[in-house]
Amino acid sequence: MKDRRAKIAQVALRLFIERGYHATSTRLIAQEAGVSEGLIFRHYTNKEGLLEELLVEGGQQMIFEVADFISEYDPKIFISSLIDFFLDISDNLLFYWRLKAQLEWTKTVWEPVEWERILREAVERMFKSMGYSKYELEAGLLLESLTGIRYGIFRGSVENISELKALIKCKYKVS
Amino acid sequence: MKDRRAKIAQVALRLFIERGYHATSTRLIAQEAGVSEGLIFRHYTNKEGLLEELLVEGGQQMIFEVADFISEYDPKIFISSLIDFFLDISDNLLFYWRLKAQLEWTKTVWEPVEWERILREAVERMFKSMGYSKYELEAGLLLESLTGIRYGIFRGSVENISELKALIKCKYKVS
DNA sequence: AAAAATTGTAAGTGATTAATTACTTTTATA
DNA sequence: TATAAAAGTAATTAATCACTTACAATTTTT
Repeated sequence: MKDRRAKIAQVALRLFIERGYHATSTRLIAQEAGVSEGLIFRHYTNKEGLLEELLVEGGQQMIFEVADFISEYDPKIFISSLIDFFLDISDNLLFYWRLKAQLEWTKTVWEPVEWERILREAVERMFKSMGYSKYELEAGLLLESLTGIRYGIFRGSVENISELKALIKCKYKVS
Repeated sequence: MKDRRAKIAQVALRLFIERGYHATSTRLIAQEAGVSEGLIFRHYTNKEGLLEELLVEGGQQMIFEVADFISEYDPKIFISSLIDFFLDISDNLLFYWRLKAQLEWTKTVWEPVEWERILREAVERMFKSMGYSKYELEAGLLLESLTGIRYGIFRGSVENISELKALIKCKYKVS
């Protein structure tokens, strides 16, 4: 069976999100994946290496998704797509979003990953082209706000997502 | 020495934030606090009890701080104070904010604590008094957005806080 | 089909974990 | 001041941790 490596990664990702990275033992991962604990260390150098690969893999998928709409030249469609991207959370990205959110709080220095840099630059460019003088500030405000709302969705404190999306789009006059 | 209990709590709070709850051992807490490991379990039933007390204590301080400005009846001053409360992070509340943020990601069900409920109701009331038809939605948007920006400040991805604050206040026409 | 490489496991490893024990010292009370 | 309660410690506990070893089964390559 070749897909056992993928199974380990899949189960680990789920458990890291459900219980947290440090609270998830390699023993439990093996049990839930239906493999021996040793196999984890055959495929990954260590537990941290497993985490690292999950982050890299998710990050690459993120670049792919982001590239899909940042080439849009119409500011209205761009901003609208951006809001959809942040608040319509697809199943395949949900786990990456959550894992990343979880790991953010113990880091001493934070460095944006590639998709975050690409996205921020694109949003800044868009606000600039829309004639905003403080386009960097506007981009930061929108991105951090959307992140906050996404966290709210994860948490369960945001109920009416579609209505909220409509409200934001209305404020930015993009729909 | 009576203040050893407080010392344990203080050190634990710092370490939980720096390293995460699960990655912080009671052994390390004792070392850094300069006490024996056993003393932690004299004062607290277990490690989780220590965490719980930190959350309760911080939550009570939060109620105190929130009560300070939600009695404000002028909507402009209220919203302005709210933005300051979320984005001017005082040293004594910083650790509680961060601890709460960190613990939010592994919970299966999220329930707002008292100060969160009090605050949300007050913000909703304020938007209602300002004539907003969708006042609940507006309150949610503002609160989740401010939370997102605060997380950005923790993370280090927000630089010009005062400028950002001014921009938000401008958008809500409160300064 | 033989050889080599990969994938898999069971049974460990020492280190570390949260928590307890048995005991001493300090503080408060009667 | 005698006594009880609280605060403190060093040493230890069983359990769990991430990870390794020695070996077997399977797949790939030649």
